[in-house]
Amino acid sequence: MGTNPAQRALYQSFGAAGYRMTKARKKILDVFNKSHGHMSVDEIYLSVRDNGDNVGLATIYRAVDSLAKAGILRKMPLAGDRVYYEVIDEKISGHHHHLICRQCQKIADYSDFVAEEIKLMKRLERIVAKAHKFRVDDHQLSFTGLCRSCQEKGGRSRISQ
Amino acid sequence: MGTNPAQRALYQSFGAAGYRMTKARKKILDVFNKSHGHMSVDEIYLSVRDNGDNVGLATIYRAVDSLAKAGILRKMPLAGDRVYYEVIDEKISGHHHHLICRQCQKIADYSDFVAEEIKLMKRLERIVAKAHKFRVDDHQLSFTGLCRSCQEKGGRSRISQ
DNA sequence: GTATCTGCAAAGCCTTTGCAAGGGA
DNA sequence: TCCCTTGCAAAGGCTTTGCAGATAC
Repeated sequence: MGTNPAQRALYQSFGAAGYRMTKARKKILDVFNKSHGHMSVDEIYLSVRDNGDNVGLATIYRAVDSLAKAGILRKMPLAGDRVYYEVIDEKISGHHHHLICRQCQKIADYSDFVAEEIKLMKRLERIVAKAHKFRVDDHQLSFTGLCRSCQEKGGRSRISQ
Repeated sequence: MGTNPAQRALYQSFGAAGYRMTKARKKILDVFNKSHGHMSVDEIYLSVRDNGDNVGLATIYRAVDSLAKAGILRKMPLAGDRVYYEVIDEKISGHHHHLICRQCQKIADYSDFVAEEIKLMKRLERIVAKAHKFRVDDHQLSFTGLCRSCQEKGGRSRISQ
């Protein structure tokens, strides 16, 4: 488990921000690299344990906070009922999208029409910025509905939930 | 404080869903009608108290849940660090948009380019539905950044937070 | 009249904090 | 070495639950 150049660069920039790349933080990043994208604190905790490592829950909370402040992770505000974190990917930074199933609460990422979305979002951002004098950094877009598997199980209407 | 026809229709549909339109629930809706749109449970609680009424906090939690299940309120995801609720307005249903300031955490609603957004969103929805077999009910879009007043106070970069 | 709803208080969870020991740079 | 970070446990804060009395329909 050596460090590759990309990791080393990451660690360095983290250090430059005044943080230390500790064992616990590396383990958290490992878990993200193997994951599907977004994870709750709890999921991170369990996943680290599954890898045979012992990291306190409080440490996870503090670590994701530091990683987020350093621009490595991003806190996804309230996708569903919990806080999730995800790695900020330079290539698609600012363009994260989720499909949230209202039945099973699962969150799927998608990225297959990023280019088109970017174009549309940029347009909306410009309008918003101008109309409201709001300096836009980022946007969050999510679609809620029924995932494939819940549709097959027979999805109910929204009202009767 | 009589009931107008629109309210009566609302109460009736609520009743049809198996719920009772109680004093507490009416008070909550009153508070929403006087508000700017989105409110946290806590804000609702304080606002009801300010009106001179006493409604327990637990009741508010249960009531907003019922109102949401009945399709009158909606739980806003993607809204900073708390849960907010807002009235589902038929006229702009499915098209709610917020500007969230990362400095002061204030949330502003906007609705001045709804038409354009709807068009773009419909397009994305169709693509998502097809590509992922996900049945889209709704979408949430929010922009994060710096509001006008925080920009004037001198906004900091995202990283140093 | 009856099933639903309310208020209060207790219980449950998730998250943060304090502190002494450990460990990056 | 210095001071940032960790683990544990305790504290904090928000949300849910249990229950007896109240109340929509």
